[in-house]
Amino acid sequence: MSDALKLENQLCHRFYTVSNAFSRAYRPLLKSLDITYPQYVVLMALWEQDDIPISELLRRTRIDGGAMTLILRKLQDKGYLDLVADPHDKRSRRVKLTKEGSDARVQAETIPHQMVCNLNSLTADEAVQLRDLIDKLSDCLDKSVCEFE
Amino acid sequence: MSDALKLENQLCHRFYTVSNAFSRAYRPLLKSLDITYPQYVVLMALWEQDDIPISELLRRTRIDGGAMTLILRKLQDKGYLDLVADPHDKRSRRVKLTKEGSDARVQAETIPHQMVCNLNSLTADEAVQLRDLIDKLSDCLDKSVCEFE
DNA sequence: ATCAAGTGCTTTGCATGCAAAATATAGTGG
DNA sequence: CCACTATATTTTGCATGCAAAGCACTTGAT
Repeated sequence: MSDALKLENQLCHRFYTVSNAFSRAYRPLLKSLDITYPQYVVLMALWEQDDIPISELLRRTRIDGGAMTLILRKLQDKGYLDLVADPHDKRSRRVKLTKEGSDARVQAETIPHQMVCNLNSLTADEAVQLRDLIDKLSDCLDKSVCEFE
Repeated sequence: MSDALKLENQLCHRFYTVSNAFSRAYRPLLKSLDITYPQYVVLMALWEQDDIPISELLRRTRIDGGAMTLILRKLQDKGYLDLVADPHDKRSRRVKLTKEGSDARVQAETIPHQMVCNLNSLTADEAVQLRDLIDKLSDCLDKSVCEFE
């Protein structure tokens, strides 16, 4: 049979497994904030720039629109943000962090270090080996630990 | 604020967006087979090796166990496979492709070429640039086209 | 042979991801 | 000012992903 159809040769399956592994690995780190990974992504976007319309949040996070409605509702229920009407456009709503939402950033500052997988942690040499690291990531993430840095 | 919390610097967010983009990109390619990407992954695993226990399929595909139950039920309903009791272990069931399931492979052979993102298509030089390609992937997948090969 | 721990699989409850339809509001040309 | 189109967001229906609980069957130790 053609090798192209083998799972081992498919980049997409690597992304599938690694992405899921990341999500699982983040769970324990986010437990104290009581949020999921997509909710964490929303908060990170807001910590970079607050008081933006939902459309802007969608563009930057690449989260699904339908899912965003639910995610924002939950983050609002948890007290991390507020949704306020835009006076200039009644269709739109702006997303604003609450004090609790802003303060959560301090606690979140430790998360990237724990995950140790942000791009800055890669040297040029390591970037060269990223294809191999993707495979290694699959393993190290399963252990919630990431070897390379 | 710390750069570590910026979305742009997070490898995990890249995997999140690219993995989702892959899934969307596969949808039109899998439409004629009437299957989803995870269902396609199961079929690929079976085309490599047929007549295996569900546990083996879980190990190779890395699909969630709970989800696998539903996926196999749907693939069975579509006529692609059968689930047969293992005579040696009554807890276990073996997964067997039907003729229709085996024949579907012929049609599927064209899919990797259309996606053009399997690992064999990467030269050594391109592998060196994979980190950048991950970013490009995000774009090219949105267009259902992948530039590097 | 028997009880306890382990395995293989399914079920349950919750949180997205996705496409498509529905809503409400803006903007535009006439 | 009106019809038409575009935009912002929500809703709907379906398919996972995940953790944890539940079941049936096995295996290992006594």
